Amino acid sequence: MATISDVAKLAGVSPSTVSRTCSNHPSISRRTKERVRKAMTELGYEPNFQATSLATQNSKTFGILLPSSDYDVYQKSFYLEAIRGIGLFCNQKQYMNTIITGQNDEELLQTVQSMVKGGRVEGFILLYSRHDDPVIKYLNSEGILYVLIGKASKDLSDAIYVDNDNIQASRELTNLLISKGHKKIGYISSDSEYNFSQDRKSGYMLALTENSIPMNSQYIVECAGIPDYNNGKIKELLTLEDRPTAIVTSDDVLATLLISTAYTLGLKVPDDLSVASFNDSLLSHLSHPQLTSVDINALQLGIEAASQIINHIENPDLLATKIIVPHRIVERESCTSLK
Amino acid sequence: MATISDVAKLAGVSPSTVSRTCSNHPSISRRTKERVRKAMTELGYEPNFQATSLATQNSKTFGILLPSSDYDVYQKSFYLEAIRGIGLFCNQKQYMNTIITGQNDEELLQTVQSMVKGGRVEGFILLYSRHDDPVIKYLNSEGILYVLIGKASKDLSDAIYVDNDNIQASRELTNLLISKGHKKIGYISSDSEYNFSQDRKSGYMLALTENSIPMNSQYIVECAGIPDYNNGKIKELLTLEDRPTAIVTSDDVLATLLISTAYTLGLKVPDDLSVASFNDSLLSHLSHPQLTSVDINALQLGIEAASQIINHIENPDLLATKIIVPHRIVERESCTSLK
DNA sequence: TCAAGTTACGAAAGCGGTTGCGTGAATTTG
DNA sequence: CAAATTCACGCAACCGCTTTCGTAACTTGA
Repeated sequence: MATISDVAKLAGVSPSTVSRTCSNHPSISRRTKERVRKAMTELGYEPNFQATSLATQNSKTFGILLPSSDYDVYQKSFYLEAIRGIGLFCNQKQYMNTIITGQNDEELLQTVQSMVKGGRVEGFILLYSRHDDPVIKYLNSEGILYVLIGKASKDLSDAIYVDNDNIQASRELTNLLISKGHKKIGYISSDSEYNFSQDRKSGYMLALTENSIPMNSQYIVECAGIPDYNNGKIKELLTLEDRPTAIVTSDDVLATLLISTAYTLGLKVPDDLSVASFNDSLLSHLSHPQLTSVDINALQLGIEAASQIINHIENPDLLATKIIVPHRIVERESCTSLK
Repeated sequence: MATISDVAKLAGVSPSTVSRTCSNHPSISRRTKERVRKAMTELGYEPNFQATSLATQNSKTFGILLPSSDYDVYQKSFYLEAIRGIGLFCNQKQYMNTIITGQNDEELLQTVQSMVKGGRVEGFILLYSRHDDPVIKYLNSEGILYVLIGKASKDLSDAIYVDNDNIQASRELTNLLISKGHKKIGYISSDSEYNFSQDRKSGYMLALTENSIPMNSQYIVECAGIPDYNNGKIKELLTLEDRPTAIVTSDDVLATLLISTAYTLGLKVPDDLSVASFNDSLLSHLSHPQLTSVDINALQLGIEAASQIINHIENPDLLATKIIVPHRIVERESCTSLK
């Protein structure tokens, strides 16, 4: 592998000049720069990453925190898309990233601490945000840079995050159902520990209120843990005396589950029940009927997160920004007008 | 952040001694080591990663190649699990990894080349293996270390890879159906460009042959691209005069699709049609009925791949090994005995 | 024409580690 | 007990790049 002095020798200049040519320093003459550049391409020179990092005290690297264990298995495709987005942006900006995960919170925290102390990373992107997370607590206490994908909880109001406007999205989705004549609308969510789940519920409630539709607490169901089509709560909801004619779910997985359950009970979707959901994952295409779902642009969330963290690495005193990535309702077959 | 000389000063020794203590060099006395270790923990010292990399000429980093664009969207959960496994092992071994992806092959290759020349990585894990891949071609021509997840194609017989024994798995799965009395068994696969898809087909055929069941070419269907439950080929298969009573599919996505299609045609699973599939993804739990599927241990595939590459980074003249990760058939509701 | 000011570049000191070599002290050997 | 080893550690060069500072050479103005 060619080094800077190889290039320098070939071009008949000093290493400093080569270095300055790379960063396009003004005090190198046009003609010299050209000579140096020619030598660089001739040797296929690329600056050594470690050496540069060491000299500039910037590792140009950040960690990507994947939730410990499979604490929410059914967000996988979301995670992968986000990771892909992060990778895309990184590669483009010549930054490095590294996946960090662990069997449990303890292990995760250990790794994070070691990475920070070893100067391996400049910051972190967290693919999740949770109440009372030990890692976040540590990062805050040490003043280490991080950006969240998904809104920070209230206690982290000054964190950098990128997210969708989940309240608005859910409101629009619910309004879509209302516009189709539905009034008895239910809401099914996964763990409400997640902020997005909370927000989507808020949006749902907001839409009802705006349209003067009274809230029915029996219509709101929360399914914790890994779902299963034998889920009792969903069955209860569907066998209610005055069951809903439409349901908003917090993600495609639940929607799929809901549809299965409905079939089991002899209800047809969308004829007897309209279903609207979030994430626009592969499931939206696969389920039968295909789901009306909100595309949350996971790839873009990843790209923006990477962009933010790189920005903040290079400009440490930038203010904490909040980025909202647009969503898009994709109408398919699972919602129909009330007859 | 504490440096090696801070530690040296505090312990009253030279930096060399601290360094040797870290690597547990024999020529440092027990007592001195203890003094140094005490100083290290006192200062919370962790060796600077860049400096170490530069000095040892080992970046302890490798790239993870994600297929360009979403060229097979419906393997997402597999990819994420594998990535998680890689991350897990890396963190444990104090290695770094970096996600590499791109909009197209060209871009991907560019990034790979730049990483190699900049000494950013020591090698790569490829999350896919494909015929005639430009990246693999480059890696081979330059003699750069890489390990494949998924079997190498024949032309790469000396590559390092980790994979399942897909032939055997498919054979077992098919035999399961045969043992339940089925003789008219079909096979549906995604793109046969993938090696795993080929192997699963081979296993299926092998099982038939072994049981002297004649092959029926009408029973073998290949669905390229992103599937959709309106898929004509699947419908054709199911409306055949002498339609199969059981079908093996190359993944859960296709199985789900198959079930939807079957319902559309008035066929009940498993009563009228048994379905067996691969990957044991979330879909296996979500579909109705739940799928009998082969768990391919994606996490373990990732762990082994990471283990292999780290091994080869540290022992460059190790021979190319092939690791087979065990599979496990998970029986659920989608397969039943032929009445 | 000469002092002052630019311009264009090189020398060298880091960045934070690792490691070959040298050496005084402690230990063993004859 | 002197000589020969062995032990335990420090010195300093090096990994490849960045950047401050210094300085020739060249330009400018009076």
